[in-house]
Amino acid sequence: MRTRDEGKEQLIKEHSIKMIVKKGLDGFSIQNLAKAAKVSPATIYIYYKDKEDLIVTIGAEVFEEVLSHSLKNFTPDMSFAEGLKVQWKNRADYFMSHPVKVQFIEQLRYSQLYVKIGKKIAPDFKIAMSQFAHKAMANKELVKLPFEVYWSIAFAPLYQLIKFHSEGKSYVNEQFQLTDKEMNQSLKLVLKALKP
Amino acid sequence: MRTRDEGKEQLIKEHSIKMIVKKGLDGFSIQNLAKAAKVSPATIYIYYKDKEDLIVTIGAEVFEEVLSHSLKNFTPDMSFAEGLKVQWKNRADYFMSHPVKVQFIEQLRYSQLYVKIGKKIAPDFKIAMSQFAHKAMANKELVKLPFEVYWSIAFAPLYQLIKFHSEGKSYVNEQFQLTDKEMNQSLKLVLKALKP
DNA sequence: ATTATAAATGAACGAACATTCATTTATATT
DNA sequence: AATATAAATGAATGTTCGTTCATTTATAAT
Repeated sequence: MRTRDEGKEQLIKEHSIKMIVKKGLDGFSIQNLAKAAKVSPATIYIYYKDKEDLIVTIGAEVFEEVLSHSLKNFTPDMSFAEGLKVQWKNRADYFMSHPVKVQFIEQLRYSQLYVKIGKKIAPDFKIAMSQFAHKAMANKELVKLPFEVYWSIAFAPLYQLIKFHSEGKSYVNEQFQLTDKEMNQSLKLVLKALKP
Repeated sequence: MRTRDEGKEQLIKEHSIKMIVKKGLDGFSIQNLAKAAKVSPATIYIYYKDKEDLIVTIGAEVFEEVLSHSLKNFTPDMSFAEGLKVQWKNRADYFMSHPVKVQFIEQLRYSQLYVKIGKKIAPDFKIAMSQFAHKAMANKELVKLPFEVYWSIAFAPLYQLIKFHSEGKSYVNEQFQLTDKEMNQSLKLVLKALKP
């Protein structure tokens, strides 16, 4: 039997991400993807059941990539401040080296497919995130809070900064670049908020 | 000459918002909108130049609605803590009474049309937001920060909480409801972070 | 009452869409 | 070398899309 050309699958993935970020989920078509990836439209259906399956599958993959990257050099025995810092740094590093992938998942986060993607994500990460927060609360390194409140304070600012950076500007300034300076400034404030 | 039926325009707007939230920008078509709003597809083109113009125009309108609502009972002479509290409360109130509209603009914020919508927003709000922050910094009620860092800490957590509430759950919990308790808890932490 | 004019319409347009099908191609197994 | 099989394809399928057009309808102005 003929073997799968893994290069083709890779091209399909890369161009899917690139095209969705550039044109949006509307404006993204299988026929254009086929042209860009230089394969037949029919080839795409060898690798994915249909268009939704393609987006959800690739979305979940990239999502897991971000999450696993965010736990690099992270150990459960770290102090809360250290642990949060490592996670911020990891997420920021990943964004700086893979900005298009991050824009891709941010777009999916606000799409109707997000629920289906969420169901595909391995529970390991969710458990690790949750345990880290609860341990820190038990140790009185972190104010006692519902997980959602903790998460919103701890990470939403980082993602908003990344969004400002992607757009290259904000509501009031025509130019914005996220550098270590703003990162550290923000993380310091977040820690100040969350420390008891 | 025949006069415009304002009811029709209203129906077009309402169903556009509802359909985009339900089906996404992909999955939103003029022909389905026409059916839902019980008008001819051609009628839609009397009110809007094309599909993009419809989305951008309605998007900018709803956006301004949110922004103007967020400045209710807000005066520039308020203290930073008071001012931020009023803005949080207003945004939360607006969300609780118009959840679909908020989901609509949140979706647009992460779409490719956001740049075009941003250009349609009256600059008044941007100026007011900026002045409020700068005045508070001058008065030493607020840490001196780049606007983007301030904004990310001050408001991104609120929007993330609203998102958790819309989804009805978060990464780790199967159930989540945003109530005054979580709101006040979060606002308190944000103020703690931002006060010098 | 008549006229002028813009609103409103249903049907129609070609283009683009997701997906399938009949055929060819490459390779692992025999 | 021959065979079996899944990969890969270009062309075709029927459907849905955004938009336009010829016609009718409602109303303000005459």
